[in-house]
Amino acid sequence: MGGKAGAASSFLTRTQSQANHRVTSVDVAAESGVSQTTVARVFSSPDKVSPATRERVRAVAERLGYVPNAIARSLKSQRTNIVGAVVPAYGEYWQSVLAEFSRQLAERSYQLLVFSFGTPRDVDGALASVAQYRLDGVVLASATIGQAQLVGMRSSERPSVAFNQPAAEGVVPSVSVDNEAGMAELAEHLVKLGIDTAAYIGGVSSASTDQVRYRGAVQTLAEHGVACPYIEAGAYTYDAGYKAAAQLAQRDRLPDAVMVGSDEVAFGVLDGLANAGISVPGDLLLTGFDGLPQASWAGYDLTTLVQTTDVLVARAIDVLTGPSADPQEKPASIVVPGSIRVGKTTRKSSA
Amino acid sequence: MGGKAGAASSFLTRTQSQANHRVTSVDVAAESGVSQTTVARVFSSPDKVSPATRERVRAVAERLGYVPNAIARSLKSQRTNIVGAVVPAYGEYWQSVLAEFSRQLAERSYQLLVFSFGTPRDVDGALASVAQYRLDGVVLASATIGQAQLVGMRSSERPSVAFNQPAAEGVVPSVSVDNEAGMAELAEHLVKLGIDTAAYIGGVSSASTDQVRYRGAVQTLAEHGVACPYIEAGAYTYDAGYKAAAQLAQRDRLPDAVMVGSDEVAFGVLDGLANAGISVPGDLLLTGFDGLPQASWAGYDLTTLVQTTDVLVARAIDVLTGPSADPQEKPASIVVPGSIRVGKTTRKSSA
DNA sequence: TGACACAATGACTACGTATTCATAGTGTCG
DNA sequence: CGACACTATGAATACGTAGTCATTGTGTCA
Repeated sequence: MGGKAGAASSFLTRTQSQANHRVTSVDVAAESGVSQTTVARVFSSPDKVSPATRERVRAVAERLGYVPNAIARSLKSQRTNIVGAVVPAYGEYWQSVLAEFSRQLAERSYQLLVFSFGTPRDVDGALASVAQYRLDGVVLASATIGQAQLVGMRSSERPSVAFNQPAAEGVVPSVSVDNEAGMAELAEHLVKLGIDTAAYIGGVSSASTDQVRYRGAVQTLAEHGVACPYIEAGAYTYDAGYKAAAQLAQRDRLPDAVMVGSDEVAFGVLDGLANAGISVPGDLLLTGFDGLPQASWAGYDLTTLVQTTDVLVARAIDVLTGPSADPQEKPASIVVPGSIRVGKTTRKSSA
Repeated sequence: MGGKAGAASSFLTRTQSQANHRVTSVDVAAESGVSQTTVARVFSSPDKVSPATRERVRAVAERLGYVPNAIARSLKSQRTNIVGAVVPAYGEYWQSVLAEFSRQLAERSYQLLVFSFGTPRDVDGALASVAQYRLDGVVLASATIGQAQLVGMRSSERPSVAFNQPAAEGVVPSVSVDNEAGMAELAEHLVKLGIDTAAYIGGVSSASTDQVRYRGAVQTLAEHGVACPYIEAGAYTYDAGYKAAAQLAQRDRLPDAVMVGSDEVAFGVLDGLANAGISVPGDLLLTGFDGLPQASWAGYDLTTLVQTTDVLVARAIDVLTGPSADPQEKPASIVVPGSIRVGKTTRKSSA
């Protein structure tokens, strides 16, 4: 006692300051007359410290305003308690996915570190950035992450999971909704309603989700003799949908049904059609995909395929936190079924 | 050469593995025949290293699959390059704010660490958690963070900013839209349309944003002799709005206008009214607040006060990254004006 | 009573980097 | 040519914690 640490801690005691300066476990140790090791134990494995010491150290820590430093802990323990997510910066769907991850991770006392990217070009930067933090897991959420980039992630030793990214299946552990079956189910639904012609409006044709969803639609419809040309909106946005609808409206002959690859685009299509004087479901039927909250709002009441996002996210977290699979083995591809929601956009006026 | 590090690095060389095991700057140093200091410089201040050495080290680093460890960097440099955000886990508005933060922070090469909480009770846990990471800044986003908790943040040495939280003004640096003036502007708009009676539907009456917004409405309306009782929806959700509308519809006499404290609730009110056979703007006028993207979607086309979220977020980031103010001084309270958006919900059928 | 299991604690070190401070080399100027 | 400024580099150390190992004390059992 009386050494350097002792002097510093007595100063802190005098001022009663909360965060006077960097208060470390060493300061607390000196002040409470125990070793730094014991202080560390009080906060990481309290049951290994006698109740008396534990309470005394806790009291001193509170008085000095000591807060354990997670950075140092992470460095030493090689665990960050943080999961990273590489996601597009725009889009209702991704926002809702992010929110769900944030909620579920918080429940398991993990934190979420967001690496968002504006354009597909920025993905590399985000991935480089993500590699620097030694995260406990990484979620790759976006259909625009390239194959090569995925391969790079596989070799990384930190667990990662591709979220709703069909192109990643077999390359990286992945969790997706059953895109193809879901769209097929919507197509069946339309066929039963007796459509003869259809069209599909996708967001970006190079996105793997788009391709798989379109396949689900076109195959099922073909089985019933219904053609279904592909129209590219150009982006996964309301505006893109609105414009696509305007173009569609100028055609000589409207299809009986329009299947849209995502809800957000579908909302735009719906409003764009209305603006062009085309009534849904009167003049044509419309379906979406994703099951955004707004789809069930009475104003839109869209027929769509509802992704059980909570389940998808839970599975993804399982993959990240579960035992890391044998690196030799083929990575797991988990596919979760969606459920169809029938709204007024495919309900003939009679109903 | 030939030492322990040398042996390890030659092993790595042989296998050409990307992430064989923890490759550190020491390994790279040994392999390229320079000191660890130089390797560190190559990645943090490249201009202090001669071009020849720089390239050689870079080449070796790439071959060994070296990636700088951000955790260690943070520990040493006392900077994390991460901004934390304490936000509610639910709500369209907060999701959009979070997305905007994520975008703008990414532009400045910061990362966003999300601490979301489900109920106000969980705020303490989130704040405790946030304190452990020595973040470069913290955004406190939610009207339900208590005064005591805010005071605790002020004493912390890390810069923090309260986002859209009138109760925090003067206690913690804060950035808000001009809630009162915005709602007043909406009220003026309604008065000009000639309303005689009104009602206000808030989310949660204890939220400071709600109180300030209501004040803006009630004062302005009172000046023109229009009464405006407060109705509490109970939550900032679509469903809460829908139910509030149902109750409102059962009244003997409807008000000429309903002002809603947030867009998400307003959408619910709109649909709830429609469901009860009340037409907007035919039977009554309706306004929202926030300016969510959906407000400008043709399906709703809501009159609302648009928060310039991008500006608000930019100001908040300025506060965090700017020079830390004198702790003695009163913390800055930045107020950003919003702009009114007139939609069909206050447009008399003639227009 | 001695041997032994076990609980409580402390000294020491490693995690991987950035930041001093010191040193060797290189060119410039009077 | 000696003094000086400047660049390029390295040795040593600190950031704050957790894990390993060793040490002490206490109770139990033969």
